Amino acid sequence: MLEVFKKYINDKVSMPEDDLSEILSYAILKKLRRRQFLLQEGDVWRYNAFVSSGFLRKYSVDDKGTEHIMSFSPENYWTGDRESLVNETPSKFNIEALENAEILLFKKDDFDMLCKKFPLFNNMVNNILHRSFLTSQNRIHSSISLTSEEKYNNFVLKFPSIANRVPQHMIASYIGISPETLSRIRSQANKR
Amino acid sequence: MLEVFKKYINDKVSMPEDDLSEILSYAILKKLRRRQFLLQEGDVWRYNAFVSSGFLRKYSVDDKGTEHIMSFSPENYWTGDRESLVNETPSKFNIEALENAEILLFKKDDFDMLCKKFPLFNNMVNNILHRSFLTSQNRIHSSISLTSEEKYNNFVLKFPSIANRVPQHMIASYIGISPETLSRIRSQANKR
DNA sequence: AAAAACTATTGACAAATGTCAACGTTTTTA
DNA sequence: TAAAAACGTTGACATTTGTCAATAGTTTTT
Repeated sequence: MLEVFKKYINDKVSMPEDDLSEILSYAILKKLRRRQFLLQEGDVWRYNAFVSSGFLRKYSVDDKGTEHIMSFSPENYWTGDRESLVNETPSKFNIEALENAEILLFKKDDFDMLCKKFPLFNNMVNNILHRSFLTSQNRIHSSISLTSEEKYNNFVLKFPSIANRVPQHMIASYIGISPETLSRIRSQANKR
Repeated sequence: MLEVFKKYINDKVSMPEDDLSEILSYAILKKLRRRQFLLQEGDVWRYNAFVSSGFLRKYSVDDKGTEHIMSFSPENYWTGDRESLVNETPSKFNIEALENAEILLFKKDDFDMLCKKFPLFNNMVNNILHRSFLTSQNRIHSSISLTSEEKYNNFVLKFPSIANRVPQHMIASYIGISPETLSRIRSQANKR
């Protein structure tokens, strides 16, 4: 829904109503049902995508068929594959709805034009990117410095609402361990 | 040296000579000898730092005294701790010169002012940030989906000049494995 | 030139993690 | 509502990785 996006923007930056309306006029509404895909491996990603409701995940599948989850995207978050977007190369990732979702799509060219036309919007976008970068850095630091148990505890601590929303094996995939190992880590911790 | 920075900017964006000079006028030159620190854990990081010559690493030290390397920064790269910078919180990281280095420091407020005043400069900064984000995402994907051996091969493939410039145990630290394991991975691979 | 520090390797062993299979339960689908 | 799929757990076992210690070669410092 457009209202969700409107509220999202207004929370971040105070922008003239008309500008916001113009931005909204470029949004393409896409509805996804659970297990449908927003992006499939091999396709080129051409949008900026705002999740106005529902829940998505982005993941790759390796030679052995194992899935590796790069991100979860609940409502009020963005998703997509920026590498595919900027290089116009086939994506390594799948983006799939874990719950029925409503997405606002902005074509790359439209989005870039809007960023140029509305500096406030551009600033907001860059701020989001900046925060995403900080989040990435933290995830990297966890991955090279923490034990599996610490990675799990950290995840639950930082993303409690996501931890409650996805099956356990997806948390395992996100932090880079097998589902069995996570199960054992949890049962060990319970005994203490 | 200022010349290096000038060339760096001119390679990325065509900016009026005067603007560039003004930007340069805010640079603080800092020389570091091997093993000196640009930032020490616990201090708040207050700059944007451009490496005009030399070579730095950023790392944390855990409870057991093990170092975990977050990044390497050769000449023509930026370094610092953005999380500490934006939140004004004590840094978890140390930034240390691995080779004698010359750094250009821009105080946070100066740098932000320059970004506001010179849109081209601002764009350049945001582009760099964007690329850093893509790099981070790739590192995350490696860390959750590759074996240790693959992580090492990947590192050498992507950063050959860094791989040749640092001791092996630092590569191990960067990819999140012990130095002994890396040594064994390499000797195994040699047999094949 | 000698001493100290750093680096990479290797062995022995312990600990952590992955793999495969089986099972019962819960959730989803038809 | 019955069948199928998904989920989490557990056991047995193999594999990977970490830890500690010793060693030899190299580089740096004094």
